[in-house]
Amino acid sequence: MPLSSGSGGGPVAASEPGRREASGATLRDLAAAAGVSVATASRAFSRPEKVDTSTRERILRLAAELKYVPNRAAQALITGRTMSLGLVVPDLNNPFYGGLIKGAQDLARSLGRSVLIADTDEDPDVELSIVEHLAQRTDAVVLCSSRMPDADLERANRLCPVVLVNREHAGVPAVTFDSDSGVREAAVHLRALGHRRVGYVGGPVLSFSDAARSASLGQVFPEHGLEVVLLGNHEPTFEGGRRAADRVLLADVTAVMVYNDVMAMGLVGRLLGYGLEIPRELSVIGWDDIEFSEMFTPALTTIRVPRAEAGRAAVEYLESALTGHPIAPPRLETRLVFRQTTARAHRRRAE
Amino acid sequence: MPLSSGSGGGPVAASEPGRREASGATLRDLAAAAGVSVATASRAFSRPEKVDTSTRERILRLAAELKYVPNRAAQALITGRTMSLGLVVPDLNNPFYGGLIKGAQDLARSLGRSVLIADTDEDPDVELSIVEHLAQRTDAVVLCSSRMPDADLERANRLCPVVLVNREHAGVPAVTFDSDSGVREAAVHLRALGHRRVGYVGGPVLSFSDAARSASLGQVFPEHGLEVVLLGNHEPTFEGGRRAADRVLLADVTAVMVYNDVMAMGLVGRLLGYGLEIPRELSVIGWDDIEFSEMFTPALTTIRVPRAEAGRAAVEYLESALTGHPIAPPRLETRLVFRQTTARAHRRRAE
DNA sequence: AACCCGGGTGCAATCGTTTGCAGGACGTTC
DNA sequence: GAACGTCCTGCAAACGATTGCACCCGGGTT
Repeated sequence: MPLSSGSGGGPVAASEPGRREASGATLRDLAAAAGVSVATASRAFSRPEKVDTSTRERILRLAAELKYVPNRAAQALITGRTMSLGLVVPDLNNPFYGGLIKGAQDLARSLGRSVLIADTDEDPDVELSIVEHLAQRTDAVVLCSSRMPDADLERANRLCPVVLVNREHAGVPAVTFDSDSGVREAAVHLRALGHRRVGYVGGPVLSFSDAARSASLGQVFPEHGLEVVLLGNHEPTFEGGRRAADRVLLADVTAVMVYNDVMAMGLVGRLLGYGLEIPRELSVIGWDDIEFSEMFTPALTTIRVPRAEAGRAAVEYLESALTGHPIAPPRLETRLVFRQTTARAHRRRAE
Repeated sequence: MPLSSGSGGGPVAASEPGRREASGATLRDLAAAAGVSVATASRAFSRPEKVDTSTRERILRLAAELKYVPNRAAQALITGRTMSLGLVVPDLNNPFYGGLIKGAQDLARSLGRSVLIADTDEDPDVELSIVEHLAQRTDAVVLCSSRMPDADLERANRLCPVVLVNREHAGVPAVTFDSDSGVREAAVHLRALGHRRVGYVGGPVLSFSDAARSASLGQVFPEHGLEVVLLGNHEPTFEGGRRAADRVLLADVTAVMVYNDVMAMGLVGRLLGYGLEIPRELSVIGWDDIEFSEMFTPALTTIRVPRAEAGRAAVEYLESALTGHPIAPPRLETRLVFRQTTARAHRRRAE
């Protein structure tokens, strides 16, 4: 039975009756039980070296007995740190972010931090208000694939420590993906298979990733003797991929790179429906390597971007920044994952 | 420039220099600016009707001007409520939970609450410790597809208000899925297509869902003149589905129900590889209706379980419980979604 | 004219920690 | 033997809100 208030004589509030067992012993109870002051009890946890070994052990033992757990709100109030991090993603339904969150959450947990998630529903206009909300209850936030206008981004960055993932902006730390590494592997692969002209089925016009990916393609492919032909911008969805099918058919290419895996699946599905043979008549390379890419038939050749790794790196950076010794957030390599949608280049039978 | 401390004479701590703009004006600053006491300033927000209209308006205007935002930790400390909710899922990579979280998050946000996510990595043993962690920083938690032992569950339930999703236990409120409704539709569908014997490719032995689903099948199918033959328990993964393929081939059935969509895809993929024609030679019905089911080729006929709805319902219940007027958590209907893996029953060509 | 009622306001205690400062006990050093 | 560290410990002041209680002041009742 946890004491409600130690020894002192002050006016004691009647202890609430129906409370859950959670709100149990306080530091004061613990201190009283151990016969020390709250200060000492507190230090037994936060500055163990400053309290005598035997006293400390007694306190710790009693703490376990009384099931003492520190009150987070009180700690937060005085220290100004909540020990939680915010994480903003465009769409929780998108498996890409699931992996990212998982990575972030993993590391955060082992650092004693919790992660607050927020979903913007793909709406750039609510992002800032979400960050404002988060800034009140977390120490720092990671912004994934943010589409905030630059001005908002700067404002967010002033609100609380922030790290970007998959987006860049001068003056704001960012974990980024190095498209070039994966694209280079794709180039070698495609070239080895005899392809010369390859299409790019782009994503949303304003998307940072699309810009990065198409830029990388435009730069690296030619260096490998590959000509790239742009096949428009499309919605980054399954349906978007399907709708790109006709455009792809019309283009005189033997292979296509696609903005992301989901689109690639839509595209391949529709093309298969047309009676095209894939990969014999057309090689397709997706992007992201989401879980389902290998469950798809034919399994998707794709460029893997290490999302769990990115989540981890983001909180790692934040942690370092919070403790005053910021490390540089990494630029993560991407890699080609070879599966079943790429093969030797062939002329298509008919146009 | 926000005042650092109002008028009074007490010893004033030097204001920290390098703070972010976030930690701005306090209630005291606001009160001073408005020429009222902190009590009144506080009430202008929490009990607007108790303060004179003109005073209130002045305070609110000033609050906006000074960019006053209440300190969450201080509120939490005194009120005992954190205004956040915990949400525990087995695997963030599983798209099923993404949708669920999204639903929960949506509603929570509009109630002014944040959501803390935790991933158990499919490990039932860490669940309790995760709940303990969460109980310290949230007002209540929702447990999705929990595999905790009953004893742990009861302990969690004593720790803080809890609601289960997709799991039941006496005395613990739960949002559940009504398998029968979807299964009934499946029965009618299959029967109409001329099937008589249908297999069930089960999930993990200890899984609550598997128990519910197979029970539902065993009950409802016979009522519709359908014989169900159990085809073992399998890992709920793509690979698990693939491995079930031989067993399915051997069974003398014209249709199978599969524990979940991911497995169904594995199964179909492998069977297609064997040269089987689906759905002509075998009808397949999955479960969950995850996003990818319709992207799969052939698109999966499946039983949809409303996951966003479930997330929403869970936080709705929690909110009601927290305000002292608990509603009954709902049992949500499931529905058959017809796509391309079901067709009229045929004899298979060879055995 | 005395009384009551109630809306609007302020006082001050309180939530549970952390932490700067001061003090006591002891051992060292000159 | 006095002065001085070094350890350990306790006091008490924060942190920023909420809220029970008391108070003031005007208008309506009797």
